Amino acid sequence: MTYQESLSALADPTRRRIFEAIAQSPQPVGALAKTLPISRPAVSQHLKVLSDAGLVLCRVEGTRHIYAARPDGLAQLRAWLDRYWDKVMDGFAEEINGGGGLDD
Amino acid sequence: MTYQESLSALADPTRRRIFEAIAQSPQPVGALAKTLPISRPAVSQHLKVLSDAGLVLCRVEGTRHIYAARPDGLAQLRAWLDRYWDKVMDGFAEEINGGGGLDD
DNA sequence: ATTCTTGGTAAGTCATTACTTACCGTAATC
DNA sequence: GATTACGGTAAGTAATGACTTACCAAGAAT
Repeated sequence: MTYQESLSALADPTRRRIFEAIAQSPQPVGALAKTLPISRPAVSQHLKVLSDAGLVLCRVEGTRHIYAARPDGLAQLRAWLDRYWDKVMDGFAEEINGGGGLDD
Repeated sequence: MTYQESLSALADPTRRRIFEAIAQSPQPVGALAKTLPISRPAVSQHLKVLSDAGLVLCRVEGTRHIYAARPDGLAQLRAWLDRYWDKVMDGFAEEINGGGGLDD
């Protein structure tokens, strides 16, 4: 549920594909696996990672586990990146107008 | 130089620390290593990853290699995340007002 | 010119991780 | 109730990656 989990979860290309796929339309695990070059258990494991990161949630319909993207998760990652951006730009600005100095 | 490289580069906590540090003020490799719990070669290797991702650049002053953050790199990552966000939200919106169905 | 500082690269190790197959439980179907 | 569809978990493997020490090249300093 932290931005770090979201970050490393989405760092994997396969997980990005999965997340994108279920973001476009929620799907059960098997259907998802058919569209991917990996086995169903592999998809299950990726979904667990995405779920632990809070990027995804699951509703159970009978034996079908239908996964859907959870916008909050992505929102948190965006929020982190924005704060990070600000911090970095602050440092960068300091560097430009005098670095350690502040004198001018 | 792609967003994927930036993403996986910043997925590593140590690399985030390094990036943040040199964003606050550009530093030579050795000075950077002193503030971190890892060896200087390890720092060098992290810097190479950050550099390949376009997040960092280096100016040479004698034997000193002074690394600085490159805002463009982060900007590209932010831009990607924003587009990604839009895409995901599109899918999410579709899902809400009818999804695959459209019937109701 | 030699010595010292600085930092990149090579090679090897250990942990992590992305995948596989095999297995098990549970809900639907006949 | 037996069978089939669905999916999570266990266990093992192969690749990746973060680190180490050892080494080498190049500029500074004495």
